[in-house]
Amino acid sequence: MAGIVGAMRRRPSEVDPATVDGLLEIAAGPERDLAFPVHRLAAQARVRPEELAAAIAAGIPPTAQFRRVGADGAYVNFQVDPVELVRATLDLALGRGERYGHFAPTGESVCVEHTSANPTGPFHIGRVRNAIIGDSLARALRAAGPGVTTQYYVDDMGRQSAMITWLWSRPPERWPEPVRAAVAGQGSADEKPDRRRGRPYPALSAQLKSDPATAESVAELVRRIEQGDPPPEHEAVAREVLGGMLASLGRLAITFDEFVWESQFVRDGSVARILERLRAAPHAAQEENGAWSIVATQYGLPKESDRVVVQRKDGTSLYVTRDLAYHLAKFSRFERVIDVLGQDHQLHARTLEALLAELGEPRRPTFVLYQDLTSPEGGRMSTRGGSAVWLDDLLDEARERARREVLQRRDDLGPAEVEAISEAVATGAIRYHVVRVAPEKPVKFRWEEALSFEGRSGPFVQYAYARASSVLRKGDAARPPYPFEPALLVGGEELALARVVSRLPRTVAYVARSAHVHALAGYAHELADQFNRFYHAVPVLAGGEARESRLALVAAVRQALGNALRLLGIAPLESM
RNA sequence: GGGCGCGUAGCCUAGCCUGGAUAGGGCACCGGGUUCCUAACCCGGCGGUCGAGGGUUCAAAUCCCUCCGCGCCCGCCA
Repeated sequence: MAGIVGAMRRRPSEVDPATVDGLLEIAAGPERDLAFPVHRLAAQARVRPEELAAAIAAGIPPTAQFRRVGADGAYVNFQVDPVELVRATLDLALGRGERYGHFAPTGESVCVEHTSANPTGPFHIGRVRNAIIGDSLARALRAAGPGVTTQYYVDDMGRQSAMITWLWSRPPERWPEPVRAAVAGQGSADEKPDRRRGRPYPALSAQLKSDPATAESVAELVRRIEQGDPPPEHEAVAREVLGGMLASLGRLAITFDEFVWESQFVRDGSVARILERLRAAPHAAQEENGAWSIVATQYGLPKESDRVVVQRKDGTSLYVTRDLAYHLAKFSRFERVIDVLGQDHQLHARTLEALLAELGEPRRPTFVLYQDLTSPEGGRMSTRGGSAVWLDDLLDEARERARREVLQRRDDLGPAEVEAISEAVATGAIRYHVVRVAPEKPVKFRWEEALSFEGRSGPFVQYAYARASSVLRKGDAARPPYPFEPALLVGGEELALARVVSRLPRTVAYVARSAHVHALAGYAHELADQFNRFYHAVPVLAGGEARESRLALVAAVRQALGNALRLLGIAPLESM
């Protein structure tokens, strides 16, 4: 690369080297690895682009690294020596093994907050996008070098958590009749706690609209909780429900390093200290009734939202104030803070930024905003509207469909193997389906699409991995360190495959930089796709003198596929 | 009304940050492929005013402006 830039710099000597660097592009194509469009230089030099391209190409001799340098229309194309490309790629992929595509630790500390769903019932798929994007991003960041800590922010301060506590701090006989009726005869003794505890929640939510007495009772409980005097059931029930939700997420291989309870910032006095600082802040203003707010127009907030109330008239804190305390705590421990948020929190994110500025904190979180899943009819996936789909139910349905697929093509597996493969295929399909789309794109949830096992899907990638594994198993002499002769691997399908393998590190770096985790899903599909083409076109085990070298290529592909799948939180399968 | 996001074939989607060579994939549909390493696969075909209009540029899906459509948000809720 450096040699090329040097050569380009020498050619039209009056050209600014930075211009050359900026124009040189990585161009995928069978005959080119780097391309240089000469249009701009041609315009400056007032010559025809084709002539200039030919002149430049003629002036650059092939080197050891770049076998071919040629003019193609208005482009100068460079092709990396295929033998060198194959040698370097396989050396790296096989040598680094599970660390292929991973970078050395940078020492940077990053906090990724994601999911943070309120523990008021089972985890529903309206929130699953947050969890999958957040978990995949954390994995990619870790691979790129920073030290990553994932955090789940647990809301135990608001009305929603108070409602669950209200229900379970009294016997069901004392629930309003409609709430009791709504759950009567449902559930079983052995069901998950999130489902059991969460069942009356929608009914209570509806009841509060028409039942002032119950509403006041819940409001009273909210005040008790805010004053630091919650009933004993408060934390216990929240933990129970949260445990059930985490079990669901665990099926998707989603776990968290730390759980941060919102109430801790009230208890430890940090909210009080921050309120003190806010009241003394440059744009603080006290309302007539005693509440405090910050006038935040100069921070670019929409005019209607420029007065950010940070303290109620009764002196208590608000969600945004506690979140501010949380973020200041994060910044005291981590150099970078990333929040995965639904885009309905966009204004909240801007408000948080304004308050951080108001308190003189120079750093800002990086917000990864995603569009919430919508129901097929077009509305939001909501618990109350009855359009909610529990994550467990989605995963169970996916597993059943996967099981049918497995049984249809395999009769040599025991029940445990069928079960394991079905679960891995099901969760792989769901994770891939969610992560493959750019977060900002709106997505309608459709069962048939979410459960697809073909084409651009998780199982497609898993299948390619299983095939590669199978070939390696059958090439019984094949085992590390996989000796190979790169000159035997420069056929069209083989070279194309090596090229894709070589792109994994670049892709990981891009994902960590841009937070575009869907690029990793795209990469995994491309690699599986190219492997399938190779697989059909090129015999490996019957490869004659190329057999050992091809096995090495397959081993490198398997490594890259496996690493990419693990970064996506999808289980690589030796067999399926 | 204001703010943010999205708009690419019947459906879904990549590319947009950092403008360049015939806009990549997938589903569906049509036609092929299994005495051979797993057919959850492969090969071929069909299908595109990149929402509309204007601007910048040698060059626009990509940058700028206007408009249209869809979603979300605009609480002393979280």
